Amino acid sequence: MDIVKPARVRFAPSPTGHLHLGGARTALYDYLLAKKTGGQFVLRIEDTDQKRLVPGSEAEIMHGLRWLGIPYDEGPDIGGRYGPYRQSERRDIYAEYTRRLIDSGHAYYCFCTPDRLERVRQDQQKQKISPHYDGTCRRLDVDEARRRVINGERHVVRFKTPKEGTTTCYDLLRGKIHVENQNIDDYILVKSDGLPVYHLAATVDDHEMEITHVIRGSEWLPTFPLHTLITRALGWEELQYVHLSVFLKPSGKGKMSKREAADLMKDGYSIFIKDMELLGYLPEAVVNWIALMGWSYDDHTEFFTMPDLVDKFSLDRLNPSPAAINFTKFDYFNAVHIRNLDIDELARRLLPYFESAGVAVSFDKLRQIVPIIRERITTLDEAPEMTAYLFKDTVDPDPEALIPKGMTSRQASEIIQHSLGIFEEMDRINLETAEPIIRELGEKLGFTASQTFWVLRVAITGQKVSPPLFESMEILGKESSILRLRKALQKLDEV
RNA sequence: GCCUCCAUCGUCUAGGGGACCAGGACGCAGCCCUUUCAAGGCUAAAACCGGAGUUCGAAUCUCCGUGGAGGCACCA
Repeated sequence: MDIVKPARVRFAPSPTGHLHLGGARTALYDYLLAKKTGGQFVLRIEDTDQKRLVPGSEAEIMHGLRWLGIPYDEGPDIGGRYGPYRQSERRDIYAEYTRRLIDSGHAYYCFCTPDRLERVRQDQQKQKISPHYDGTCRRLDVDEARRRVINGERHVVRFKTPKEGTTTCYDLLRGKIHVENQNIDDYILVKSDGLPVYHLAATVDDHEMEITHVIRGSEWLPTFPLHTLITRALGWEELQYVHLSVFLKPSGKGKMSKREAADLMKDGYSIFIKDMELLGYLPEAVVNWIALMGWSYDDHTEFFTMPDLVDKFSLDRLNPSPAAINFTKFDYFNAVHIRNLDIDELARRLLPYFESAGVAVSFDKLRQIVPIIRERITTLDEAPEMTAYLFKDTVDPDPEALIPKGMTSRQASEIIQHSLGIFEEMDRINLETAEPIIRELGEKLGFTASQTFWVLRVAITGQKVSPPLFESMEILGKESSILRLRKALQKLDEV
């Protein structure tokens, strides 16, 4: 047994939109690593850009994580020893480290206006050189700069990136990443509103919160060297970093656009966690599915529950290449997890879907229904529609549909008539009591089982395709079943 | 344009020099089971991006090319 140190891992979303598949996967891996090692999973809200805040987003993220079964040990709403857990509430902390960076010559004040910066950028693009800060304020005298700041001049703080040499940082699944310092810009660390940007805030918080492992999206790879440089400038030990690859749209061609994400709903899919429940997906299935997009356990195990994942997860089985989202496989996992639920549990999960479909059903009746639909639904929301025939007073089959191919209405009537006679004599209709007798009846009348059951199925359910016949009759009860058969008989007479 | 990352069936992936005429899963096709539809079982088709090199031997290591992705904001 390896002795591993408990990991402190954080999920640090910005509350600027919906929690989506990519974020959920990151959070899942964070959580798994923390639980696997007996450490803590921390939720930190990165809300330093006040302009982009979306009301309700933070709550959605927290709710989404709980729905998925990824609870956090520390976070804005539950507190913890390392709070506050909202970056907007940590200004003083960043101010202190910004001061240190300036004092030690690792950062400088910059008074360039956004206007001028924009012109510089355009110029550089015209000259076909990569856009970067031209270094005007880098050369400013420190005391002079301080005076201007004290005088209230609008300013930002920039990192003073070394002009020469190479920075090497280490990613757990990609190994060493070398970047020449001349390619690292003098990034802005603190905006003119006094709030830090991600690079500073995240680096400071990860240290302050004693985070041990940073698992984040690969969009941070380009600025990874900067974070390393900041960490070193502050004299801190570097953490373990893992940059996960992005999710690509199903075609594999690029990230999903806002528009494409919205369009997915038409097909009953979504990349947003908030939609999953409505669409009939189980949190277990979401978790199982996203866990396997970028991570694997061995060459054959695919079904995982959360405890399985906690038990089996390890960073060294992560895959660095981008993964296309495969919703078909999602459906498969959902169906598998539905079948894995026991009857009571599935009935419980199904109840809200019947309610919102306007179908009044008792828990006990649902427990009766579950066995005949469990293998037949891929999403929970399919259940009310699939079983609608069980909740009507009568069904209204198309008379033509009652007659199997190659048979006459007279023959169909014959089947129903004789069956009626049998059912009327029975106390209880179910698979055991009715199936053998009806099968025998069909044979005696000279029909195949397929023909016999066809007629009865359409008469009872009103559909050519339905959940099992005799189980349906059992749920309907003798009276209702007989009623439906009589009605079918009438219909056949009218043909 | 510049920087970085990535590269095995359509998709998710196993593979970390010989165990690979490359394994699993989804999907697709066929068959079996079967009262319909599912579920289940079996079978099939389907991939190592290209080129050099290292090596007795490369899907696995190195380099180049190509392709794909991400980034180049007072956003995260």
